[in-house]
Amino acid sequence: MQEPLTLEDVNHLVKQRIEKFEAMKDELGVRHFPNTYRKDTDISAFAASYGEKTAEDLQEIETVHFFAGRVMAVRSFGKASFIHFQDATGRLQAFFEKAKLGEDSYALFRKLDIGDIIGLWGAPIKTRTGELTVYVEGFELLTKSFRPLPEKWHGLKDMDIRYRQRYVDLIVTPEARSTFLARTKIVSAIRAYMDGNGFVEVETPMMQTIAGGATAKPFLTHHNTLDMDLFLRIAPELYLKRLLVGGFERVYEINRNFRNEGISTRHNPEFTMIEFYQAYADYTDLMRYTEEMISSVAQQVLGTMKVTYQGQPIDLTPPWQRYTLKDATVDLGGVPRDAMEDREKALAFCRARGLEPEGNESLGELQLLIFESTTEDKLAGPVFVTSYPTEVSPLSRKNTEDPSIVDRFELFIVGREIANAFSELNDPFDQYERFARQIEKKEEGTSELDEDYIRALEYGMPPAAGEGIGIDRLVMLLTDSPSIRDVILFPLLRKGDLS
RNA sequence: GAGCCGGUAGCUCAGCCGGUAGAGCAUCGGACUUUUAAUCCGGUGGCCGAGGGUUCGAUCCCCUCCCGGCUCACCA
Repeated sequence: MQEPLTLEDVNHLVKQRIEKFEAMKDELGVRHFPNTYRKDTDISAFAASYGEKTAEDLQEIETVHFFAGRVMAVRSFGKASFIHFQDATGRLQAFFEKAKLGEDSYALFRKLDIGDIIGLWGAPIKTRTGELTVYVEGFELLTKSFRPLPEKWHGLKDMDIRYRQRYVDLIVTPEARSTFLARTKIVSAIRAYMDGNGFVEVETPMMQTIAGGATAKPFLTHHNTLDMDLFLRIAPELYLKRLLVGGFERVYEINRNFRNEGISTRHNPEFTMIEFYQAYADYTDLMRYTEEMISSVAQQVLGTMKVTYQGQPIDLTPPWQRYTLKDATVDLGGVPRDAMEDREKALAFCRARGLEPEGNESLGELQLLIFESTTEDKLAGPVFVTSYPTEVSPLSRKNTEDPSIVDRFELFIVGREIANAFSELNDPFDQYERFARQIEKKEEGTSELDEDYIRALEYGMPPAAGEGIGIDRLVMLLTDSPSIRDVILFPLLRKGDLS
């Protein structure tokens, strides 16, 4: 914990502001952290109303608007001053004039600091340079800011501070604000799209006794009263499919998953996925659905289906390319076809490439290994990769013609997996065997066999397809953000030192 | 978990072969009634990430640790 601010605070800039605030209260009768102030105009609305008007037009407008916001820049000339202040909707210039405000009020204004939150009111004018401005008739200090903001020109570059003190980042980095607003819009648009297609949003347990539905190490926690260990979920999948058994035909959940794995520019321990399940649909239906949804979300939020990610142009206009895993690996990854068809040759290929297989892998596992190491990053996409090996897809329905593969696809864009979907395995006996095999192989993250899920399947789950889309990664793509930490407001970091 | 890079004033950054700390912005004082990174003059401000070592002397060299970034591994 940090010490509360005191006059002894080592930072002289903070000390100065505290003293200034005390003086304002004592000498200038400033209210102490007032609660009530009624603003009636957002900056964006003000700009929309008057932005196009000429200086002459505005001279005739005497309507007084009440604003509130944070002081971001001050340019002072003795008896008159300009500031910029910002609210949630934008940034606006205000003109403070001694002749207009009077001696006392102007003296108070001169004591304001960058970062202070003020209420101010006045009528619109345009300055000589044509900038829409409030001609201030009065103002009030609403909240004193005791800590100095980063400088106006270079802004905040230190990633550590940007992530740890996101509030500062949001104040001074317009791109951060717009990225997080875009994230909100993207999630809203997805939700609207799902709702519009008859999907029902549900919430399933975050705390689970068996962490199933994916292969990843879970976080462990404990309930005291029940004296029971619990896992934070790694996926909602098995619960959502229980709902299909229960009679919901289209369900989705947008929420957090927790995976106790490494951290990188593409991985945060808690991340957001949408998972959705549709009865009486198969994975090919979901390919069409996915390309329609993502492209229309892009159109809605960005106004275009053509985006650029880190300099790389991507066209999200459907339909998207489709490739089997084997063909993609051969055609795009440049892997000889027999290395994808013969286990011994696959093993030899892996060893030759330094992939260090353990030697007991099945052909399917080797195929995935080869695909991931040679081909994934070449999938600029958007491209659907289908026909995954059965061994690496424990929850997917086997293909009817070829049981060595499953009816599954993953969506890749700029070499990254954005979505994973498949026709659901609803044969309880097959499912039991595949679970048992996973347990047998002691796959990491497989805690124990979820017998209740098998029991649910025994009641009968309708034929269905389901999909998970990584929201954070989708937002990265659509906001051109290089790191997942740029699209998560408060990414997980080590406990930092406040100094 | 491994490798590489980084941490110097509130912020953004310099700091040479080891000689005891600098700039811009912010801040404080002064001038200034239409500025746009306002301008001009003068100041304040530093546990040089932490600890240890080498040295007459360490921001600088060595070791350990902490925090961050990137790449890789695990994963999505």
